[in-house]
Amino acid sequence: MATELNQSYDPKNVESKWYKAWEENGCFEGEVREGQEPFSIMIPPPNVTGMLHMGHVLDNTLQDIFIRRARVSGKSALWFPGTDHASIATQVKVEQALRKEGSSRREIGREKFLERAWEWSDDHGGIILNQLRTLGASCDWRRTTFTMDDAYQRSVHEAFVKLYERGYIYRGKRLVNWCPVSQTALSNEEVIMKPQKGKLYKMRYEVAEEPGRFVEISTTRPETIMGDTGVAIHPDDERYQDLIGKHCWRPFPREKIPFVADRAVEKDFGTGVLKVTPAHDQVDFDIGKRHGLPLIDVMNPDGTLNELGGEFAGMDRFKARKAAVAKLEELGLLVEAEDYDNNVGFSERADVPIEPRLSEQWYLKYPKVEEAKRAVEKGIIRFHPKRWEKVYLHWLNNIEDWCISRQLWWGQRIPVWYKKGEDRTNSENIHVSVDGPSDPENWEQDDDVLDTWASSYLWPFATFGWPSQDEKTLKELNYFFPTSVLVTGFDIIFFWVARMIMASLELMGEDKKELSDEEISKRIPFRDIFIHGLIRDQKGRKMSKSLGNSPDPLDLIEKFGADGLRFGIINIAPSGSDILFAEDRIEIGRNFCNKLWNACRFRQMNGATDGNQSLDAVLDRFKGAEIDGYGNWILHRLLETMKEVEGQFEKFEIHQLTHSLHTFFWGDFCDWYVEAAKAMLLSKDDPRNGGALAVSDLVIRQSLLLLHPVMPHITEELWQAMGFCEKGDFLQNTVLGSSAELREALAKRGVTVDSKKAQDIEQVKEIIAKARAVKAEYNVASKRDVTLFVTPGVPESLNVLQDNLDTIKKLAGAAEIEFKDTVENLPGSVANLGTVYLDLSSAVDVEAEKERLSKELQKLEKAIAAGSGKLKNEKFISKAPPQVVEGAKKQLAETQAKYDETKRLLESL
RNA sequence: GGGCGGGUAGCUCAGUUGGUUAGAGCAACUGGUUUACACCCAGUAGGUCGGGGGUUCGAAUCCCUUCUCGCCCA
Repeated sequence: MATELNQSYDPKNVESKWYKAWEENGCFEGEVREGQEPFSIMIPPPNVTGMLHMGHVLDNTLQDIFIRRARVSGKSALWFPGTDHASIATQVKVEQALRKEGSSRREIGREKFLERAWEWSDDHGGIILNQLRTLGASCDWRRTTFTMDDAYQRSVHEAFVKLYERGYIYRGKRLVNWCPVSQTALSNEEVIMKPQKGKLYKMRYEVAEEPGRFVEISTTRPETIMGDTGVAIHPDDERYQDLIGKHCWRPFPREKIPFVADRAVEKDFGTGVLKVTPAHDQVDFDIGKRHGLPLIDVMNPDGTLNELGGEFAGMDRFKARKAAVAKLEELGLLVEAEDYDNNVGFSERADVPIEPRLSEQWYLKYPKVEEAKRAVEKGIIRFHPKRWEKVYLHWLNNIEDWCISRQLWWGQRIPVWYKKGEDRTNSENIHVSVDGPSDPENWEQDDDVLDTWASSYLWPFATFGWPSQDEKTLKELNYFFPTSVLVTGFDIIFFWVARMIMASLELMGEDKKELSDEEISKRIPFRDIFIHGLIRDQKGRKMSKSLGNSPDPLDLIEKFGADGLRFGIINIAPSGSDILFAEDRIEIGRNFCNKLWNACRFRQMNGATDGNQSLDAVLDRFKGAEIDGYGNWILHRLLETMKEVEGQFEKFEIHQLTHSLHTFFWGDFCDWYVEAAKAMLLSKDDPRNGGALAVSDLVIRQSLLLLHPVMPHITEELWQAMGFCEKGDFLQNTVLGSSAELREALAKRGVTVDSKKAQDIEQVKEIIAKARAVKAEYNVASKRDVTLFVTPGVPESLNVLQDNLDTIKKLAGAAEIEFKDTVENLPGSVANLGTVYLDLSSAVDVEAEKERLSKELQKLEKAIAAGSGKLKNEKFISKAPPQVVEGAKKQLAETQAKYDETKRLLESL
């Protein structure tokens, strides 16, 4: 019989064909549709110049699953796409390009530099968005937003001005995390602590008041000696009590510096004496402040020593360290240098040790911290898995002000102007506004830009055009906001998630000091947060370009198809922990696509697929049709599976989704139902033929709807090929409906899905499996000419066996099945419905058979011991719920019967 | 140092409120091509659920303790 489908599935053309059709027909366009429930997701904007990696594949497949599931649930779905400008990362790349040309940003100036940055982002921007298209991401591309778009920048500036006016943003002079490579301040979150193998130097400083007496001081940073302005000891440290109030000689430049007593000193660390360099260390800074020690900054912004570094001026800080050690040695002041492991803060982007540096920066005192905690504590916002809320709350409980200014050019420039030539600390000389002062010639704008996260934290609402009051913005915010779910990795809970929540609570509504729970629930940016793990290689290492352990997703798509990759990656993604990636684990996705394809192909071979155009059309074919036991069973399994999937979406247990669908479609439908139905499908005259076709079509139809969110392309192709919709229509326009609704709809057509009868089929499956196993033991698999003998178990089992005789024959591979009262001297296997024997007139390997049965007997003995032990226990009988006791009794009886039968079998040999 | 999460078959992981003889995929092994699919089918083997203690009629599941690995924060 002719089919329209090829022998195996080839994703290439299918995927691009449907993606194009979807886009052209506006399938992804999210609109306000009155009467329809809204569903919205904001994409975590990838870096505009970034390339798709495995993390994106996971993150965006998940989002697409939620969005497409919403569509087949009849909701108005909007997936809002975009990119962020990745201030530091992009600027670093542009500067590299300039360096290659022998130029630099300082040389060409701000304006020219920004032109170059725009060129760069235009050239590279959008690559990743096109890659997302290849993956099948159904974003509303019309709405693509870039954080550097004029409108978005305006939103960022508005937010800055509002927060400034409300007193949350201020300028402060303190030690910041300075990146000498990017030459900018960083927030605490951008500093990564790394264990480093270094040296702890022990050196001697002479006590000024007592020439010839030395104290030993431990330090890891001798290159900052020139910035020492004191030496600290713990006030309770008995060893050094007499030194308090005295001085010692700093070796170079030689100068007297005081001993101070401070509780910040760790007595047990090193010698218990700490050199204090207030301009280059946070702890020292605090000590210096408490004791009025002067600040001596010995470094340049690029990490070289400045003129205060004396003879080390111009040297890089690490060279200077070596030089300082050499100098100490020369002076005879170095006692020893021991190996030492310590934690050093590294710049997240440039991957060099950060330098604590005194500078003046803009800070944000986070707004609505209490409300942000309450939102999660009270379940107004829910983390999935729930445990991530602890991480979130812990961070909020230890929150510190956020340094939001960056000494970069690529980004939103801080909307602050200073009166030329005037004192900047005087607030009268500062102007903060979106549009700038009316007499710009008298002012100069702040040079710095904002941290990228200080713009992307407005993403959930700035994308809609906030704070614009135009009708479209208001209408859409009213409909789609708060968004439904945020999908992201746990690594940016601090960077992004928490900050978005606080920004939304502060800005999505009028200025208010405190918010009620009800107000919180209206202002939150999203209701659910779905946290997934990071993708690692098989050894558990992070994927990175330098390690070369990160496959290109586009290669994988080439190999397995986008649908295959999607299914595969979801299938191996556990709930919120890391994912060890290996390419062969993706194969399951490709294989499953092929299975799906062939099941449909097989269905086409069995007859025309007209009569499939709607659910009603398919269901109407059930009226008066004969549905056999297997039909009832697979419908039961379909309803169960639909229910499982409903629960998985409700509870965000997406890691179980592919498993449920795979088990049902492959393990139940293809392996059992289709095989059993082959006999009914073979003959048009079989009275069960129409019923079997109807069951097949219904199962395939619902499966495609269930699978569509995970594998959109192949399901669309098959949906059309199987005639489940009119030409020109799309799968996503069909509402899947619930398990309960389908049960109801079937009942209306006279088909009552009976779970008791489905149990009979489970028993039939068991005896078939036993028969197959016995055959396999005797290497006679798949030959259909064997004869099986069956001694039925309980009387009623004969009915079940007889009702399913031809499927048992077919699936067990038997030409003949004879029912007998007793069978002697043949290999057999005990099932609940009866004992099945293989008719082997000769060549029974008695010893092998005895061994196999003895093993089986041991298993059963164990089960009986457990079961009867339980039932003999008075307390179990009295305390366990009656249905559990009943179940145990029934179970024991069954096991006992199997045991007796197996024993008899063994003895008969 | 504080916090979080793992430790279940050779590997990667499920196991929902405690309740049948603890499951799946991959890998291994045996045997197969019958109306779809070798990206396939059938079967086999493999686990004292990290260790110890406790609660309970009953624990992979709850509690305590301990070992171990990973991550986050300081």
